[in-house]
Amino acid sequence: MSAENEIINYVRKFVPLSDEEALELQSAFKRVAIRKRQFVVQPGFPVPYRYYVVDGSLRAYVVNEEGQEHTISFAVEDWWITDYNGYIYQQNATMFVVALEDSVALRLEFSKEQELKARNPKFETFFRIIAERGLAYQQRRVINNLTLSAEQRYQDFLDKYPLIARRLPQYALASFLGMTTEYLSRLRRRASRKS
Amino acid sequence: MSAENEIINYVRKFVPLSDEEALELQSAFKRVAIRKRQFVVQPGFPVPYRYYVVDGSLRAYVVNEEGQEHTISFAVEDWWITDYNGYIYQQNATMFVVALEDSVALRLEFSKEQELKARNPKFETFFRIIAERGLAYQQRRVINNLTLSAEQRYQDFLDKYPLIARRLPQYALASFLGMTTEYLSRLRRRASRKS
DNA sequence: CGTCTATTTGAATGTACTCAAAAGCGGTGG
DNA sequence: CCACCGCTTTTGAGTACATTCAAATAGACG
Repeated sequence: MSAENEIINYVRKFVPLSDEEALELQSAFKRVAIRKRQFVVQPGFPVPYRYYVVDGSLRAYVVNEEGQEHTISFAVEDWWITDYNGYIYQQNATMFVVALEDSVALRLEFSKEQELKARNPKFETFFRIIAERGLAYQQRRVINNLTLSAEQRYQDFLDKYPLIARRLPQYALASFLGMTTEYLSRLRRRASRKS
Repeated sequence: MSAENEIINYVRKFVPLSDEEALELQSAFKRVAIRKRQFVVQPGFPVPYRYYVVDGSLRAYVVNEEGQEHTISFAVEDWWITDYNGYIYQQNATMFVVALEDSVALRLEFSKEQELKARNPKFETFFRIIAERGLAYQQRRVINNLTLSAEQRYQDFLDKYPLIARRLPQYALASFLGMTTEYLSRLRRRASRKS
């Protein structure tokens, strides 16, 4: 895959694009480098962009009144990330989005996204499909949170994303799974003693 | 509002429709009466429809291995409901969807929805918007589940949906909020003693 | 009414958290 | 290349929020 057209290949998985359309799509994105620990979204600020990760990893999280961090989503290669609520309603963010590693992403500005959708129904279709899939994914996550114990949630994540589980810092994974980092540490020890 | 064009008014909140388009939309739906305790979706069966509730209320829930029920979503007037994962991927359901009261809904068949979207980008836009909003909503729910205690989740629901909270059976609300019906009963008693 | 379903209450229990301290790890500069 | 610093993970002890199970009570429906 050429370094420059990841997003084209990605979108073509969902809708067919002519070469001209592919170019139009491509030019709506801006390639950005994001250093480890750099923030691209912060609470109280507007959310002008969504990000498609080409390389590296990012993490979205909220901080509650007690100062506890809760991971809302991760993004590695081929995934999208932003404060979704802030982005689609064009309101100020309530989340942080930060790079876990030095990363490269394609940044799409909200107004550019609107233009794409207005100019060509194929792009409208594309964004509809990824929103639908995102919704289905979030719903599966809600189901997991409601029906599984902490240990089962961890196992489930391991089964589905073994590579990602090894790449993420434990505190980030723990708070994504809805438990403390101390507790995940204990779960891991128990699991390793068994096997 | 005429009894027959709820869906038109609803869709027009998001995209403008000519009278002709409104008619086209309308005719894609089938009006159905659903009796209390009647199921419209069951695990292991296909999910050919999504439902827009005109009157009454429905509940989507899963049952885990231990036999516990967990409410995934409710729908009252003006809300949509189905097994979303089963519907968009056209796979067999994993949820039940059942009427909590005698209800009336507008039923949209998957293939009809595809036709609507293919024929007119406005419909594509509409479904994109409701998927985006659904996604944002699910994400807020995940955040609530991760950051709030059982009592706070209940209070939050009360603040946002006071009318719905009074309409729902307690067991359904409790399992939606991620707690047992016994515990919600105790929370309510505590709350009433204070005030 | 009588039956079935839903809610309440009590007592015991467990899963997961809090707080504190120690140990491990990684990057940076002298 | 080693020493140090900050960040992350581990471990221990005590605790709490919420569950489980059982039984009683209340409410809805035919």
